[in-house]
Amino acid sequence: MAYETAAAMHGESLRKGPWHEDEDERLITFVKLLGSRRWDYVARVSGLKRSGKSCRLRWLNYLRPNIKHGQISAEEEKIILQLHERWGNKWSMIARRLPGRTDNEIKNYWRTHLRKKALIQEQENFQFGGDNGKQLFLFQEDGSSAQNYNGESYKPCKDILDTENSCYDVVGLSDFTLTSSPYQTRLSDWIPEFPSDQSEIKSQHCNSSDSCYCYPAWISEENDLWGCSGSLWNME
DNA sequence: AAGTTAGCCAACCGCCACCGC
DNA sequence: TGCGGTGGCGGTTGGCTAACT
Repeated sequence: MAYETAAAMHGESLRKGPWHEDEDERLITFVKLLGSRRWDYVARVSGLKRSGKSCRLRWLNYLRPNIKHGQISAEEEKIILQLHERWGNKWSMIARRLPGRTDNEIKNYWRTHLRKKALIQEQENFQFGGDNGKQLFLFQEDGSSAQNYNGESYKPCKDILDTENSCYDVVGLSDFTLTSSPYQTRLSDWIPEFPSDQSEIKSQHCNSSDSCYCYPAWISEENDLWGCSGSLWNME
């Protein structure tokens, strides 16, 4: 295996299994020192008897700054369902849309919580011959043009998945902004510039087909917050 | 109280793509 | 152009714990 590092080459077997606190500390120290790119080098230099691959995984899934541990919020769940419906098991792509969440976490959450839900949803869609499930999760709260969802009035927003570069609000950015979730899913928790005040949000480009692109006041529509080129949530 | 089952999640494995030589 | 090294990704596993019988 290419990941056999210095430890293995010197006849020492690589450590596997759960990481100890001192290993974590050491890894953090060396990643700060050497960066989070050359994992094989980090593994070798740090003296950790771990593969570079293992170090990378531990860093990305647990030690990286701004990692969000704790329960997936309802808002996040909606996004996961919607994105999975479109992209399938592209966990890393989905994770890029969820600040602080890792692909591993989302994958695990999907398997344990959402797979059944998605199946049921799929069956319902099939049963009723509609594609309602697709839009259910992506509504922008708005007094006009009411559409019922869980007893509340919503106006449909443009599907985020029309393109990779679609408006960020269509995955429920307003939910992020206004949520009272205890799990820090508000964008304002992650982006200092992002207004926590609802009034800062403005909605633009509502067209005849009921599609709305929504922007906060502080960002121009040219700034593609949800765009895939580059990662907004790059924690490095 | 003890044994069994189910749920959850961290970590491993294998494959693939990319890059430099 | 081929090859080896490395990083990234998705699938899978194994251990821990809570719930249930």
